[in-house]
Amino acid sequence: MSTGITEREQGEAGSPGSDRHLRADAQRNRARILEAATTLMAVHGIDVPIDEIAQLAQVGVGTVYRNFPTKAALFEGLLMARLEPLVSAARAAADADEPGEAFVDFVRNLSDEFANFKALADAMVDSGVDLDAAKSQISGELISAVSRLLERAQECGRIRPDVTIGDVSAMMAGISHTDPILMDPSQRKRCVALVCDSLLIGARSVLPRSEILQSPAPVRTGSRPS
Amino acid sequence: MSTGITEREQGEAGSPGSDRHLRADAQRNRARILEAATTLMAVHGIDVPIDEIAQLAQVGVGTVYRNFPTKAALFEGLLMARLEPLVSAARAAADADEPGEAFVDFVRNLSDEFANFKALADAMVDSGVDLDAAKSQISGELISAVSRLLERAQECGRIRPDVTIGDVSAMMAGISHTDPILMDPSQRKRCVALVCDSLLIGARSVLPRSEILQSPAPVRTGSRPS
DNA sequence: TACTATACGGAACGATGGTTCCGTTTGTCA
DNA sequence: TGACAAACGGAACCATCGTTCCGTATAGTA
Repeated sequence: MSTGITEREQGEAGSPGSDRHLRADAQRNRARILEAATTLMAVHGIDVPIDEIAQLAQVGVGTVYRNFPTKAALFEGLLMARLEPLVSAARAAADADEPGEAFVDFVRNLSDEFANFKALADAMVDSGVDLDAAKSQISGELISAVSRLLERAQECGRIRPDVTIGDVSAMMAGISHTDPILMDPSQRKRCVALVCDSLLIGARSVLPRSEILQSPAPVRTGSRPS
Repeated sequence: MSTGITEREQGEAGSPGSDRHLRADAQRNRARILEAATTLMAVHGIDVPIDEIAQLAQVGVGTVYRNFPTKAALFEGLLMARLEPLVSAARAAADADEPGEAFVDFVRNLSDEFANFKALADAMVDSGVDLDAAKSQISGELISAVSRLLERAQECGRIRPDVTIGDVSAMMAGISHTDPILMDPSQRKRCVALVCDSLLIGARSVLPRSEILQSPAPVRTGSRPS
């Protein structure tokens, strides 16, 4: 469901003459805003009020909007910065000697990234922000890099041939976007291991027995302490 | 992240003298509200404005609130009605002759239910409503029924012994709550099949080959037509 | 130190959505 | 049919949140 965020021209605040001189205090503030936004969006995803970001950065809302024309622009900036290393990693993995292992490792890292930066997971579902061309491009790059990785892993016989990139995307999105209380870190690792088991040919349990056999995580049944 | 919904006393509107006489028009309206809410929450989950429910029911908002003290109460009423048959189904499955097959069937049905009634899937993640004791009780019943089903299926050697109810809950929540565009019906079925493969001992591909081998679903890369 | 372009803060605005309130309508019963 | 409790509708209220605006403060420069 769409929130009230409207789309507009994107990109870093106007940027007239891209290397225009920023006053020292302005540079400091911009850095603080980015830091605060990273901290908060990592935990709360896109659902973080601009006011809170401004407060943590010890800055007024106006200053945030002077640096980023909309909340979506700020969100996207952080998102792309997080996405780029993943694309590189996927490309490197596709060129690895053992694409099967590289694939499993990549999936694990991807899951960790999603968990460590919730906004990334939010971006994979309808989070209410209209993500624009830039985002969709880099995200397309990630998909195609992972596709190649998947193909190579399938070619060398480590991954089921009937598995598609759609399967991988959907399952990663699912695992990554689940309530972090139902899906605590160890639970998430178990699920990633199970998913990998379902994709791999042959060997079951990519996780060590000690971890896959650990005592079950407490099960949340719905209500939560407010 | 919590929306503006506050918690209060729950249960159907005051209900002073639980079988109190309802005027004919009131009964009609209540039925229409439930029908409208079911229709809308099935598609949009909890993120449906009360005004829209009232409008579809051809009733004023006041009438909605006379029947259900809060939006959460209305949500819960519908949720519980959906959950009860699932609990029964899980219990029946646990007593089936072949718990392994019964388990897989149950998981498939559960996934369908989640997909057909989005509010159910919303309930499995932090949807912003404080779900109270009643909800948490019935949901606990579901968990324990599925636990027994899982145990039986494990006892008869069809399901991996190291799989826990936490794994099953988390994976179902993940699959069910993913963006319905990334996770369209056929994609969802594929994922359920993969998950089942990862849980089962022996046989791979609980889906017929024709279905698991169908052409890959189009991959969504992020942005969406507004 | 004085001047000014740049940047700042945060009050105010507008949209959304849950909830309440109260004047009006209507089903029910005598 | 008349009277009244029950129920109705929807305007209004309040809180949240994205965004804008403008009077004020200050970094940089002469």
